[in-house]
Amino acid sequence: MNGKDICEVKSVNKKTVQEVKFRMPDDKIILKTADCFKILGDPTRARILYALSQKELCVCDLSALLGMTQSAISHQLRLLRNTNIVKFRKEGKIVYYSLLDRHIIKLIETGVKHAKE
Amino acid sequence: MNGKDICEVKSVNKKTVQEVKFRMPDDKIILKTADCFKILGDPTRARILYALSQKELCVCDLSALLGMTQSAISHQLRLLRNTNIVKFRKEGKIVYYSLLDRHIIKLIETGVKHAKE
DNA sequence: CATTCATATGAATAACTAAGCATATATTCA
DNA sequence: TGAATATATGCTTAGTTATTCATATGAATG
Repeated sequence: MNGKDICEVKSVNKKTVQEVKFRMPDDKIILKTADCFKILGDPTRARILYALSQKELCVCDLSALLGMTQSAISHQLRLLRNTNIVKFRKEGKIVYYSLLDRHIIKLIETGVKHAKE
Repeated sequence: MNGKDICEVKSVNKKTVQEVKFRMPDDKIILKTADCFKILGDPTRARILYALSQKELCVCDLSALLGMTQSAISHQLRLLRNTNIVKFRKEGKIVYYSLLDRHIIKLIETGVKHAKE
């Protein structure tokens, strides 16, 4: 355990590092946040979410809208379901998706606004 | 060109699709937005940015703070530089990094707030 | 009940990416 | 000038991931 340990901590300014460390959010929170951003960090998912922010849509609507295969859309929708971002509603054989988490759209809109500048 | 084309467009509700399509932001904007989120979607980068939002820091400070190798940090900093998110300032052999784009922090803070709920 | 249609899903693949290692560059200091 | 220190970077690799293809499921319809 002793001797050459993982952390030789050669920081230039230990005091500053301590201060910043103290103010950093819990690592779990950062992980969770990063996971959330990761979801938004894919063009397909971003487009799906933006579309769903306008109206609830079924898989083949999304497929037509984005010009992508039904399979590709379905796979991404599963991801979005598993991360509690979208919900769905069945009507016969058609499955309508909509946003479960509206916070996400707030984030996307903020991001879009930023990207437009 | 004719016959079985890429887009068989079997949408359930063409009118809805058209409407939503009309309201969708330009694809370039969405791509740009997604790229931005992708940057935030990595725990290391998210932590770096959060740290830099508190104070400007040099590479070895960040390295000590996050308990990661200098190389790992440097690689991520290059990414952040290339995407115009951080800037740097040299002081002798030490390189201090700070946020170039404060918008990003707004996004992260929003994300963290959301993750905390 | 067989077929058709909408969707889901498993497996395979190709592309991407974070981190590690080794090394290069650049600056200070003796 | 030579050693030491701080940082950058090219190459490699292991891990991840978006998409495709083929197929499964499940509901409607004739």
